[in-house]
Amino acid sequence: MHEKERHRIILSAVQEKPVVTVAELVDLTESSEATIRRDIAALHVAKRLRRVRGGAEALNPPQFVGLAGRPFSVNQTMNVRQKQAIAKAAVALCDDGDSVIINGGTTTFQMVHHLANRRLQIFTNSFPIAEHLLKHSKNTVMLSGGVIYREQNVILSPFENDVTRNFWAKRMFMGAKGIGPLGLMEADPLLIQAEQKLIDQAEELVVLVDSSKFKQRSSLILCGLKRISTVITDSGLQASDVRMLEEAGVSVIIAD
Amino acid sequence: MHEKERHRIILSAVQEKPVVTVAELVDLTESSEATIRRDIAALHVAKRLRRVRGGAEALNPPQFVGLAGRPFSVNQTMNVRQKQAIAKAAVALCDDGDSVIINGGTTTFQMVHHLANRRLQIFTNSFPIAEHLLKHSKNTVMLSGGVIYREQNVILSPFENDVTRNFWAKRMFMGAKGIGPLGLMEADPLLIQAEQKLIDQAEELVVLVDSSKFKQRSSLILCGLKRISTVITDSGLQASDVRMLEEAGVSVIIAD
DNA sequence: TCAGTAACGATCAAATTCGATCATAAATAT
DNA sequence: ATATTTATGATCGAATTTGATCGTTACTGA
Repeated sequence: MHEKERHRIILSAVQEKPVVTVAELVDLTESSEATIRRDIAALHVAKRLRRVRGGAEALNPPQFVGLAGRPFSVNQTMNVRQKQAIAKAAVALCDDGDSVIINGGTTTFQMVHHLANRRLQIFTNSFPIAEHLLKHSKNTVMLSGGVIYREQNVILSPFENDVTRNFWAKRMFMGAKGIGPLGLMEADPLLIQAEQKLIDQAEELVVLVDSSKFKQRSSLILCGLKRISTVITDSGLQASDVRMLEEAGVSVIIAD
Repeated sequence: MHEKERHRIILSAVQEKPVVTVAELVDLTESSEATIRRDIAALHVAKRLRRVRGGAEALNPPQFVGLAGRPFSVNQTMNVRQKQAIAKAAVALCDDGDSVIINGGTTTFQMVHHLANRRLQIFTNSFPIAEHLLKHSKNTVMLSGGVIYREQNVILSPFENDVTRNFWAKRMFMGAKGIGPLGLMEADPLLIQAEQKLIDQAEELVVLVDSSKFKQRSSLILCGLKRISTVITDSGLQASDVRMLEEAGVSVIIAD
């Protein structure tokens, strides 16, 4: 077996488990301990993994970051103030007893704080949102089923016939990567899938985008502007953007 | 067991209840008290947990009043040792890469600590189990969709055609309120519903019941003994109970 | 207050893992 | 074909980790 092959096997194995031992890698590659140690040392200086006594561990998650923790910390770097104002305006649209869909995302996550004292029927595909609402509110929480994708923080079923189709709501709230004349745009194909599953299950579609999103473009178009009922944004957007939205029949809410 | 693996198990266990004792961690990791103390000391200076006399506690105790708090912790005060041994034996049945179903329950919840270093495909209807596995393991986690019932800690869809039907596993693990000649028994109709949804989606049915469950009777019969492949229990059960199970073709595992 | 008990820390022997060295095998150059 | 470089495997002493023992310290309940 060649050096590169072993390295690929080692890097693959190290992703599978928190820690791989030298002995396991010896079995896997059918080479000697000495070789494995040399490989680990080489991959360590190449910063492809971390060398620990007894074996090696993956570089990226030395410790798992809590699921619900991430949306918060990410937001601290972005424009939190606008997002919170937008989220507040979004919750203000709801009355107790309403059925709503909240799509996963960093902006929509901000809604949970304002939902703490409300009693709604909330359907979401976001594990962190569900977790937070369960622990800190009395809302009825419904969750879509499927695989939990850690990176995107979203639950997605690969099947058409899931519980999503049986839920209907007055409003659906969602964020987006960008918004423009062509409609709503998203960067991650997985998120597109998740959003398209939900988008037809609500009467009104409410989009939460801070004004920076009007400059963003992305490769995947989720839906046209006509499908959107309301856009909630902040005061930083251009007059031309407002015109674009209103011409498409979208009502605009400025949250400050 | 490697140092990092122990650390993961310790950090996993410390999340579950206010304080884990050294003895519990010795059981969980199969290492000595000295090692556990050294580990706790190391994790303490690394600020991953707080060291207290007798064991360790989580750094952030305020989280516990949430979802998993009340119904779980009440049950968890009884027969912890047996439950942990049973859960350990259950996980020992699994190989990395297996697809398994874990039904919600206090005994099955104990499996999560032993799954911290594994890499399985896990389908569950329990929010706390999914949450814990997401935060403290690298397993692929799949969740059933539907309403989250806080008291029973279970996710249940009122519809027949949900994602559950599209998942199949080699084994399903579940607890029960009682077990007797008539089969498995449960007290809560909601739990019966949730369990019946899953029970046909696995080849083998593995039941985790400590020996006190053989004296329990309840009003709702979930399934007959014939459906059960394996029962994992502790040494406290009667010889007649073993006979009853084996006559029904159930293999019995005693965990101690 | 004073046993009695449980938890702790220090110490040491056993087991594991590591790193250096050298011999051998394979690849490449001459 | 031969020489030279490079990679691999084996060996062995050093370093680290682990588990057991035991004396000390901290809690608990009379």
